[in-house]
Amino acid sequence: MPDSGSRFRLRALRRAELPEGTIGLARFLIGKWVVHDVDGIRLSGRIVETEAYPVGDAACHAFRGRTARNGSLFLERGHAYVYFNYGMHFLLNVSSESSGRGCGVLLRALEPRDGIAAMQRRRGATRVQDLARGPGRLAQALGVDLRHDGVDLCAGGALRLAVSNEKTGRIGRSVRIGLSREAHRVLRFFERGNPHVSGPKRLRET
DNA sequence: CGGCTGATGATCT
DNA sequence: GATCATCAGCCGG
Repeated sequence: MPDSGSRFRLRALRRAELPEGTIGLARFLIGKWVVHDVDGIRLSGRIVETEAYPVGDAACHAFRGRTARNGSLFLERGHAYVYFNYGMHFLLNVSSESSGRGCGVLLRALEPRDGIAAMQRRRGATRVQDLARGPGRLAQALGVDLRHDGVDLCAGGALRLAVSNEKTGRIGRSVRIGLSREAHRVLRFFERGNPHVSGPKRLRET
């Protein structure tokens, strides 16, 4: 498996390393990696933007209880919750608390690392800066879809979370993007100054 | 850069 | 029938 990211001493994240609260996990995941080995190619990137959807948040898909769609949010932290949004995009989340508590962290943007040419083929020729800038683009670049809903991201499978020895930049926070409910809550996290972060400029500075 | 619009389909009321 | 954790394209400043 190609592994240009190995120059950063990448290793898989264990579940025990993940903070147990949703908001803490959203912050923790900034600077960590998502890796997807698919069709003999490694696709990966550093997470540079997340949003927390904690228990009791009216914007969280699990707010009204468990349904066929949102079941993965109720898995122990570190599992993928993937859903289909606006009739055309898949969005990748990480379940964030103990089994039975429905909540998660949306992965909103990556700084692409391994498999950039392959990700560009999946997305259509796009500048690297826009390859995984936004949650729909992120899933498309990584080849993530409903087949990955419920996958354990800490189990060493093809799709997984990882950490490198790089330093993470200063972390900013803001309100979340694209919501009508609970729109005022400051639950979005991002690496400040990173050009791969999505959203309007005013939400990339604080 | 910011702002707007249409595309497109699952989910829930 | 309304809503929706989006995106690409287009327009104006």
